[in-house]
Amino acid sequence: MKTPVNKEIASVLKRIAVYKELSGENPFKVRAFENAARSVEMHPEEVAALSDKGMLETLKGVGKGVAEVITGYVRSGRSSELETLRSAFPDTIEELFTVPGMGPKKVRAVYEKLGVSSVGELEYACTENRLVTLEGFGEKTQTKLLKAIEFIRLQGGLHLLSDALGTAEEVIGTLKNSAIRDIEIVAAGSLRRGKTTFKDIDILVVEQDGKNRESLQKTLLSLADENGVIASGDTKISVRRRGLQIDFRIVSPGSFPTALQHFTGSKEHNTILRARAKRMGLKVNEYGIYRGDEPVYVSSEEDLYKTLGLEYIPPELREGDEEVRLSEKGELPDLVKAEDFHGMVHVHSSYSDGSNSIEELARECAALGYSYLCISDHSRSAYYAHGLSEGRLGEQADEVRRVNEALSPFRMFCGIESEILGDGGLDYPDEVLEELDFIIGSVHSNLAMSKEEATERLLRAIENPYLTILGHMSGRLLLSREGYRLDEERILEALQKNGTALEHNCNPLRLDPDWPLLKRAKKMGILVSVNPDAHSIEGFSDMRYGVTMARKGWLEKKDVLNCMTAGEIDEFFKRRKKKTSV
DNA sequence: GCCGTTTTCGGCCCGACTGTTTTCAGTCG
Repeated sequence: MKTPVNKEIASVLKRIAVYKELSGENPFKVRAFENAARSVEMHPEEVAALSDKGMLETLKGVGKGVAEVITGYVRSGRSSELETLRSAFPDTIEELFTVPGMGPKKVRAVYEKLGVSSVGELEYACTENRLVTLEGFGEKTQTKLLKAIEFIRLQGGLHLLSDALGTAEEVIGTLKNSAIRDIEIVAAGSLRRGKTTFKDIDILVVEQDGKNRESLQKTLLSLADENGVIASGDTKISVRRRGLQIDFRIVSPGSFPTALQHFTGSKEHNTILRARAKRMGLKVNEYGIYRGDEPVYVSSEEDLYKTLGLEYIPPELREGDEEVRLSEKGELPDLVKAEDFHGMVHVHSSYSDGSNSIEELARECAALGYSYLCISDHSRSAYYAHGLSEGRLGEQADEVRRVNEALSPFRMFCGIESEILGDGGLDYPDEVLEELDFIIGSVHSNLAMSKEEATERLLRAIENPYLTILGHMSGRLLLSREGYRLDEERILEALQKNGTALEHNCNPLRLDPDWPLLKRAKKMGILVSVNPDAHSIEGFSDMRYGVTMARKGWLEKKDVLNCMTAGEIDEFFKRRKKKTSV
């Protein structure tokens, strides 16, 4: 039997919570399962292993009851608890929860009263006008559900960081250029926390006074697609724009710090903070902090955290994991910043499948303020990408030397993105690899592998002394392709042992590996190289996603390979090469 | 079901909006 990954165990717990809620179970028990699911999902190591060691209850939110469920599932691949709960309902009932507006009470009502147990049936019941007769439902609910079903049919519901950021910036730009004066507009929510995929975006509008409220509301509503107004209240307006839901909140300057904190979330982070405030005799909500009825003044988000006895917690860390506990002790990392990066690593030129020449890339990179560029075109087996033959590799090296002389002190390093072949070998003989400054090894073909095969393949590549950086480790494409399964622990141990760096590929379609793995790598002292995998000078701007993900993975300047200066990384490459010649 | 700087029982974050109600339940974040 395959050992289940954390996501899978978390999904079982989440579904138990859903069915318990459907069955009318005590809401706090429901939440206990939700919390446990969250905790399992966030846990950096394999929870299945904890289960084998009988150490599940060391996880926050996991007690005797949940531990039993997990153990049962890890042993047998099934959960009798879940199966018992599910047996009272048809299999398809879970999909009803994907319709916005359908919660446990409504799902239960349509199922019990109308026999509706799938999205299709719900749609049909709506068009047949059958929902209006149900208690608690009415004309408007029915229309709204139909619209919501149409919406989820049109698009899967999730969006990439790059899309979400693009839409947010466009909306913020539009509002700033609008006739409305005296407003401040800031993105909050998961966008500010730097998640990888998005259901919606949250935007805070700070209003100096209420004078322009009406025209402000009108402007916000005008951003909606046709039929795209979801909610329109005094201080909260939700619209759909280009398939993305945007939630606007209007707040006064006085409550800005608490509102920003509140709407940045996460829900779990806020719950921990609120509970802490309560213990301190304080109450926190989006409008302010209160001791009894007395407001406690806070000037900024920093001040808010200080009032709660905490060091400022950067938004990227606010996932309700261990950040509050560490903040209390003053042990949060000093997160890496965009200006800490000195070099651009993993860039393709027109020698393989890039669209710019070596010199164009170098000049642009220098203009952006970087002091070096590590070029790495595709290797010879990558026919589809015009991978470089040994001869072409030599030509490229000559050109790099010429550009280096012309642009000094800007530095270019000459490397390759070598295919990791099916057997884990690299793509050129050692004497060719020997000539290069660095080698990134990546898997692009034969992706259908078992966990064992994929792990062995990568391990063999990591053991190769010429490998400098392991490229896009999981092979995932966000929203379209799951990565191959790997024994992550063994891969990390091999990287650590060999002093090989781990790439975080910050192409917005990849963001690979995911940030929790970066956090694990950091703890093991593995260097992370934040790479745009750029195929043109436009691709350089993807570094912004990389900076966010590095921060989300708790990385500091010292943890990042391309935060080294040109001299330092030159030394690093040379040191590694020396190792190969011994 | 979980948890503990008011602890082994009695709580469990808090508020906006909507729609169906006629004072509030359900959903959402």
